[in-house]
Amino acid sequence: MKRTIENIEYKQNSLDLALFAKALGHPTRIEILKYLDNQSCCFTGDLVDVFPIAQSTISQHLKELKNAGLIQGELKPPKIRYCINKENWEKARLLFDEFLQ
Amino acid sequence: MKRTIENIEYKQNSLDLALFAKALGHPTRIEILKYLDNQSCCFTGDLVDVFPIAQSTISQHLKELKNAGLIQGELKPPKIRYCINKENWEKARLLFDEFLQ
DNA sequence: ATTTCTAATCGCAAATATACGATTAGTATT
DNA sequence: AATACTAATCGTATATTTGCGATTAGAAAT
Repeated sequence: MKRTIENIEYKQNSLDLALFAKALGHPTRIEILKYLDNQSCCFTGDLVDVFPIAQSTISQHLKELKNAGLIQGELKPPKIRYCINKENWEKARLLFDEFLQ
Repeated sequence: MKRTIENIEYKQNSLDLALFAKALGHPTRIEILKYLDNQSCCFTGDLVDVFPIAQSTISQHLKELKNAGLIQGELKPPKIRYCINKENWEKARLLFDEFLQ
């Protein structure tokens, strides 16, 4: 049998943990989350003011954090307010905590 | 002034955390670390037996984990014994713990 | 309906990551 | 010196990520 990645079956915990870790694997996203945590919530525009990065790039990072479930967006027209997703944050905390002992 | 990534200055903690997180951002590497932790140490060959992945690919993952400082290799000719780098592991634990509260 | 504003998405280019097989390097042992 | 064994590295192909500017979408307010 050919030795190929297609045969791997990962444990669900490993997949979840890797997904969270991947989302945390960029310094900009770490600092976005730190900022978010400090302010409890914020708008995309706030981040554009704080970070010397293009608006589209920030939007992309937010999308990744959202996809990983670490943040959530709430419509506050004409803006969107982003907050930390506490439920998944807690899930991540538990996973990392258990993994790192 | 042009809004470009070159102007970003990251906090050292964010860089460290992102580096660890990036290394953890792949399920194979998570499971390698889990295995390593269970056995306390292991050889590359053990992993090749356990995971249905090419030897070169495993070696690559080990290299990344080593670069991130999460593991360390010890010459045990003709093999190399890999162990978790407890010092950096602890550092990562503290960083994640503080970050995730 | 039109305007205004914010944030997402598109399109592109460049850099990284992931996987593989093949080869090389390094270290005993013979 | 030659052999045997393990693990790293090379070379390559493909996929994903990261960044940007430009455009589009969505929701209020006029």
